[in-house]
Amino acid sequence: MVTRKSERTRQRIVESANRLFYHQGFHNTSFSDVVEAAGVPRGNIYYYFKTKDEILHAAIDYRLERNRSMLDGWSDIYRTPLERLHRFVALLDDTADALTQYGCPMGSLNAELGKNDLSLQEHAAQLFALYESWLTDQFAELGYAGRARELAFRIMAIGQGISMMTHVHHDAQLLQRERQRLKRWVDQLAEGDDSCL
Amino acid sequence: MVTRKSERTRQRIVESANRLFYHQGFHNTSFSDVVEAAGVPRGNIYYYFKTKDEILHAAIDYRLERNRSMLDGWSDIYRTPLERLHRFVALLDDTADALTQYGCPMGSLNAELGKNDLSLQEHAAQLFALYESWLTDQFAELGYAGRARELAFRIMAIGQGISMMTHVHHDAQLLQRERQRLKRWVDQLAEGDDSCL
DNA sequence: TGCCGTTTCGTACGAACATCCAAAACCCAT
DNA sequence: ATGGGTTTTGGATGTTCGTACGAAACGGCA
Repeated sequence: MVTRKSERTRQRIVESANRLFYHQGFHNTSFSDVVEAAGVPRGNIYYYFKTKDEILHAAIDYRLERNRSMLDGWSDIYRTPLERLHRFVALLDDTADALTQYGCPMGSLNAELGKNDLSLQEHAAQLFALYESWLTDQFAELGYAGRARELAFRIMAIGQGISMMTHVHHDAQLLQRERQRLKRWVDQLAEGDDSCL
Repeated sequence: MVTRKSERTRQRIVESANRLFYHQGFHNTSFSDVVEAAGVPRGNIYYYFKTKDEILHAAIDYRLERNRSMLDGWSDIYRTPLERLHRFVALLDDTADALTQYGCPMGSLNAELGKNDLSLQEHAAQLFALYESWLTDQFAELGYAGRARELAFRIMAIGQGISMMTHVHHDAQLLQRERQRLKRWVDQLAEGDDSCL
C-alpha cells in the first residue's frame, strides 16, 4: 500500500532534484546534493529511485505535468488565441530573474542531455513538443492553419534565442526589449500582416 | 626554455579538451578523457595545467583566437557588409551536422558554465562579445548605425534559437528552413526595408 | 495484541575522480 | 662530454561519486 506520507516524501525528492538540476545542471548535481536539499536521509532515496537517471526521469515527468496543466489552464482562462499567445510571451517576464541567472529550464536541460544521454534527452524533448503542440493550436485558430506548426517552431526558437542571450549577458534589459518585440510580432500576425513570416 | 615540441604537446591537449568539452560537456569530461584523447601520459597534463578550469580557460582562448582570425579573414575576403552577413548566416550550414548533434558550441558552453562557474562563464561570454562586435560593425556599415548593436544581438539570438531547436529535435531540415528565412531577413534589411525590425 | 508489508536510516563498497609527486629521460649550450 | 633546465613518466593520494544492503521503526489490520 502506498501511503500519503510516502507520496509526499517522493514528491519532496522530485521537487528538490528538479530545482537542483535547473540551478546546477544534471551532471553537476550529486545524489548527496539531492538528499540534503530534500531533507531525506542518505539511504532512503534509494527506496524511491534506483538510479540517478530515474530521478531525472521523474523530474521531467513532474515538469511535463506542471506545464501541461498550466497550458490547459490558459486555454480555459483566455478565450482568444491572441490572448493566449500574449500569455505565452509574458512567460519570459514571469520568470525573468531565473532566466537571467540560470537560463531557460527546458533549453539548458536539453542542451546538456542532448550531448550524451540520448534516451533522457528524448524524454526532455517532450517538454518542447508540449509547447509546440499547444502553440500550433493557437496559430491554427488564428487563421494560419497551413503554417501553424512552422510558426510554433519559430516562436519557440525566438524564445530560446532571447533566453540564451539574456543568460549569457546576465542582462534583464535585453530580455524586456526583445520580449516586447516578440509581442509586436504576434500582434502583427493577429492583424493578418504576414509580411514578417 | 619553451621548445617547439612542448608547444605542440600543449596544443594537442587543448585541442582534444576543446573537442571533448563540446561533444560531451565540460562537467561530463574527465581529466582521464582528455589525456586519453590527446595521447598524453596520465601525469604529463599536470605539467601544463594545474586544474581542470585552467584547461577550459585555455580551450576558450583557443576558440577566441580561431574565431577572431576567421572573422578577420571574412572582413578581408568580402568587401560589402551584406556579403559578410551572408557568410555569417552560412555558418549554420557549414556546421550543420555538429549543430544537430551537439548544439551550438558557444551556446551550450555558456549554458553549462552560466549555472555555476561564473568566472569561467564570463570568459566564455567573450566569444559572444566577439561575434556581436563584428556584427555590429557590419550593421553600422550597412547604414543602421544607431541600431547596429541591437541588430547584432538580434541576429545572434535568432542564430541561437535556431541552433537550440535544431539540436532538441535533431532536425537538420528545420535548420535549413530557418537559415533561409534568416538570410531573407538580412536581405530585406540590406534593401532598407526595416519594417521587420 | 501481534503480524506483515511499507518506509526509514546509517553505513559500506568499489569505481572514478581531480590532484600531486618524485624520479627518470630528454635536450641543448657550453 | 657534462651540467642544468625542461619535459615525461607512472603510480599514489585522498575525496566524492553512484549504488547497495540490512536492520530498525512504523502503521494499519486481524
